[in-house]
Amino acid sequence: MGVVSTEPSTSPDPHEVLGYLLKHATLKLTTLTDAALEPLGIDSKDFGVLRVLAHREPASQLQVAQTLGVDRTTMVALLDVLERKGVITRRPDPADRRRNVVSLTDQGLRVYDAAQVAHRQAEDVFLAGVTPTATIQLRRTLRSIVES
Amino acid sequence: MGVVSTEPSTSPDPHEVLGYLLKHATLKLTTLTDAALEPLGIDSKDFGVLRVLAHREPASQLQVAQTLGVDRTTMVALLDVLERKGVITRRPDPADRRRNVVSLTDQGLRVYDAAQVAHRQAEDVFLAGVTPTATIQLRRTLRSIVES
DNA sequence: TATTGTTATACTCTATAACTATA
DNA sequence: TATAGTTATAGAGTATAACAATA
Repeated sequence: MGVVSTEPSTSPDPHEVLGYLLKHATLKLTTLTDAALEPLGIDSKDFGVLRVLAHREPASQLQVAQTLGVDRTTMVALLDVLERKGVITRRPDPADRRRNVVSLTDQGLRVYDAAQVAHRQAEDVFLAGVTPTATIQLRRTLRSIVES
Repeated sequence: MGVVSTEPSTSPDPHEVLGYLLKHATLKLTTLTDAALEPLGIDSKDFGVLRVLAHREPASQLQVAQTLGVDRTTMVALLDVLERKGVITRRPDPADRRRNVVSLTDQGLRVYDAAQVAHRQAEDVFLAGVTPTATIQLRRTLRSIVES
């Protein structure tokens, strides 16, 4: 069981591999976004919830969870925190009392507006070295990958 | 300088946000790659280690960890598994006996060659709906983001 | 004293299973 | 029976701190 002296005939630079690039790009954006949102008392995951609620009609917990691609049990703890902070409310759906209707409070809407600004700034920093054209292309490519 | 709108906010579709797209693209590629590598008895993280070892001269555990961006304590368990499987060896560096020199075995090189094929196929599936031009552009953009 | 590898530990994140209340 | 929310628990994954060997 000898040890080979490596002859990197066709080995790609580890930093060129898509998996590496995607992982570290995600990490970088999350770090930037969390830092930008921190003064508002929320993080990027909380912002995801707020975004869904601001974009949709008031939705059930399950609908929010499915939109974000997280488990419904994960959603519980996420909403617990946001409810305690006063940015969302939960009330039973009169039409189906098994469901909770989740809504933004007035304060939640203000937090969301401020968070949108902070988030956009974080994205701007993230994309500082990327041309507007390449940015549009990046979004388009990722969207076609995720949606396929 | 950002201005907070007091108007009803124009909320972007949650699925258009870069953070969402990057997270789910990463998840999709990892799932595809893990499935493709599974018959070889390794996963995408193991493949990352093999890739570093095949690309570089034999390296210390710390160097491998830093190249991959993981903690040195994480590297220990990763290498334990790969050593038990016979694809890498650890031996003390004669020049500095605090270090372990990590190398691919002959079997490890064969596993790596097969893994490269499997990995490329997984990437091909991942990029099935993306043109070659957009693929090159995607890599270029991500690289400039990660390296900045 | 500092560094490398190691171990033990804790902490985060998320998923699974079981429970409740409603349908 | 099935579904939405909840709770408890367990499993990855990773990071922090302390230790042994070596520099």
